[in-house]
Amino acid sequence: MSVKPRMADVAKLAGVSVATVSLVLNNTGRRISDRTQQRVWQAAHELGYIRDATARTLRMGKSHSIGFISSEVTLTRFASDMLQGILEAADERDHAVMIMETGESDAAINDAVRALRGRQVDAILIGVMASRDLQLDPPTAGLPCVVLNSTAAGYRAFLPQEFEAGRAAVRALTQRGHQRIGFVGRQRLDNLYRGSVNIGARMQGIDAQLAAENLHFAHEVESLEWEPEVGYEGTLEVLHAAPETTAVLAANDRIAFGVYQAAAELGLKIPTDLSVMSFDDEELAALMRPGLSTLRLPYYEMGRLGVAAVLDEVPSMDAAATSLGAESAPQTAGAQTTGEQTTPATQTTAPTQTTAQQILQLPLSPVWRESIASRDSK
Amino acid sequence: MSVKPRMADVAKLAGVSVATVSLVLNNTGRRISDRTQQRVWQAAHELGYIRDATARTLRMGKSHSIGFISSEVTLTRFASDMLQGILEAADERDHAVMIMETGESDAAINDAVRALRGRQVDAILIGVMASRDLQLDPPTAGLPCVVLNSTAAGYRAFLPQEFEAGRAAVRALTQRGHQRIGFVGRQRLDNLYRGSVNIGARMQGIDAQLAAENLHFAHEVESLEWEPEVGYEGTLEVLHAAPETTAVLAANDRIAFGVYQAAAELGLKIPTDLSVMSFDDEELAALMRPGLSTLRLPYYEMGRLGVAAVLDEVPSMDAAATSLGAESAPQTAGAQTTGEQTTPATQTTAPTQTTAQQILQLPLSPVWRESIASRDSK
DNA sequence: CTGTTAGCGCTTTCAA
DNA sequence: TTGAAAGCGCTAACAG
Repeated sequence: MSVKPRMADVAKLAGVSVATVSLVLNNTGRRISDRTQQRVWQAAHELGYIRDATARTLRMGKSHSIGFISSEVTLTRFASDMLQGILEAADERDHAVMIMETGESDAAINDAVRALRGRQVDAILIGVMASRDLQLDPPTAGLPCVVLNSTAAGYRAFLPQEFEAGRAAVRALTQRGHQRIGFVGRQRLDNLYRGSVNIGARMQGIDAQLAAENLHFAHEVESLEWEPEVGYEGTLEVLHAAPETTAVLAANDRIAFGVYQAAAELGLKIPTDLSVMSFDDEELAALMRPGLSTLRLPYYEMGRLGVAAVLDEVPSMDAAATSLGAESAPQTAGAQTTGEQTTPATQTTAPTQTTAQQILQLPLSPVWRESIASRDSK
Repeated sequence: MSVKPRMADVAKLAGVSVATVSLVLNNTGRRISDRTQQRVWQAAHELGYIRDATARTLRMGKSHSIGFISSEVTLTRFASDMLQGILEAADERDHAVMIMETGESDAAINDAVRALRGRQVDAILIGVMASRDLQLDPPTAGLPCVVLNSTAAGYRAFLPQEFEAGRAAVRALTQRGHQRIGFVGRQRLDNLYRGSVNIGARMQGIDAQLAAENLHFAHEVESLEWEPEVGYEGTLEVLHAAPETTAVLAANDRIAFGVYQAAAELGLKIPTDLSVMSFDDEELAALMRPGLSTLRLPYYEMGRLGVAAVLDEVPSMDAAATSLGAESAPQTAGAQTTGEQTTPATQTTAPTQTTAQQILQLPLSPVWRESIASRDSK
């Protein structure tokens, strides 16, 4: 057979009707004699029959596929974890995923949604690298849709719990006795890199914990760009301005990488001479010498949970996620200092459902490597 | 309108037949009066009509979508370049891409192909991270299919031109006067990591160039795993065994990263005390201090060209690619030493179409950073 | 220039 | 337990 076999071909070969073939191949509740079933399967197998999902979709109104709109996430190596989570979770539910890359334009996202609607996906995930509040057309009724790593009015959203992570990072240092801490990568809330809501929350968490402990950074270096260069120069600056500094908090791993480079050049041993704590857990963090302690962003989890959310249609989230109103994090700021020791970022804030919009926050997981040494608190 | 509008709805609103709507919306050659066209577009717009691609596909037998089967490429950060190339090229041709991750099992790839066939993709790209010779079911007639970064009997394939890259890497060092070169990351051809055809070719290229220049490595360190740890330990070993070594060739960037770490610890300045050349151009390479000179793998290009190959159905490849029989690289080994200075890996070997199977090799691009200093050849 | 109509391959009542 | 037939939304002859 050189041409693609259809169900009719299977039916003919098995000596039954197409209806029967359909019934058998779908294991429908309807009872079909075992003998017939055998014949049908046999025939299908013999012909190498593959059911046309397109026709099935047309008829059933469900495609068993979901759309993933990536706003620069495929471009960003360490966020490919999100894609991985999506692919895995979708596969477990027998759904295919159609992927579309849009760049950072909100208009392009709207276009992609339309394109995907036309292709009859059953649900849509919108993953965005540069976290922000998206301006999107209102969601289509009947098409489950969630935003990952950003928010959008009218859309359900998953975000990393950056505020808690900020607190945890500071705690990681202070709990080990560090009092003179430098900070590299400060961003002002009124001038965030690409207006990142995540970075804003991270900064607020850091400040909240500092305030809770009645501390100030020994010196801090402001920067919008978060690259190794900044970490390198920043460390030199910190150590110059506050020589008694025992630890540096890096705003992300790439900065921390620069911190290491500066330390090496100054002949400072990490962690004994200088301890380092960071955010993200890029692949890089594990490669450094010594390994970098950092807080892992839940990209993989956002991917997995996003799929679960749109396909299982759970109205509220399970264990891993804790739902919070968009504005509530800063408000709960000074409230709690119940820092348990080993897994700072894993603790969950009590659900404070204030906003109509449903925003679900996932914790960053602490990854302890060897970049932090304990100090006697003076 | 809460329900999804169909073409019939548009037709009714515009006061014409569905055939007319179809004709208009597809800009078919058939002339339709401007007035009617206006009305149709107007109606479609008013209803927010989106054509059902599923029905269209069923009718036309073309889905305008392609499948991408990823054997661990989405898992590998720096190979996401491949996905990027695919997405871009597909988008330019108005094709959607359906992605499926399989892990490293060939059987899973076969399954994915079947799944994708069922979903009526017009073509399939199989991208594999761990380059090898895949054991796949023969390709389906009428379904263009190419393998990226590996080979498979009966399939067209794109591979990085590792043999030439190996030669270029050695040349990068020798042309700058280095004679005492250490090599970290040697693999034996009879025991390649995951049987990688790419790594094998890389090794052969390195040896070929060495032979052509009548050189031997001052010392070489064997290792199947290519991680920073190996680079670190390996460098210590090289410098111990051959203290007069002026340069290290790293089998990949991760090893080179370890080389840097060892150099830092030994107080050796790169590149003046020790020069380093490497392969891959992972993101890491640009972050190091000083930047690492390396050869960029053409993942992005493989993605783009793969799409072009399956959608444009070009029988032989354009400019960027040069076609070679599978086994021919090693044979042309000693032949040419015409190393032009600035872009060693860009040169192309003359097409030597020997095998029935069409294999297209793409050059690695040299990325010159500051990790290499010139030496007076003694 | 525009409308009628016959399917694309499948699922699913409804009858037998 | 099985088959006949309608129809999912669209395109493309073929008429008019």
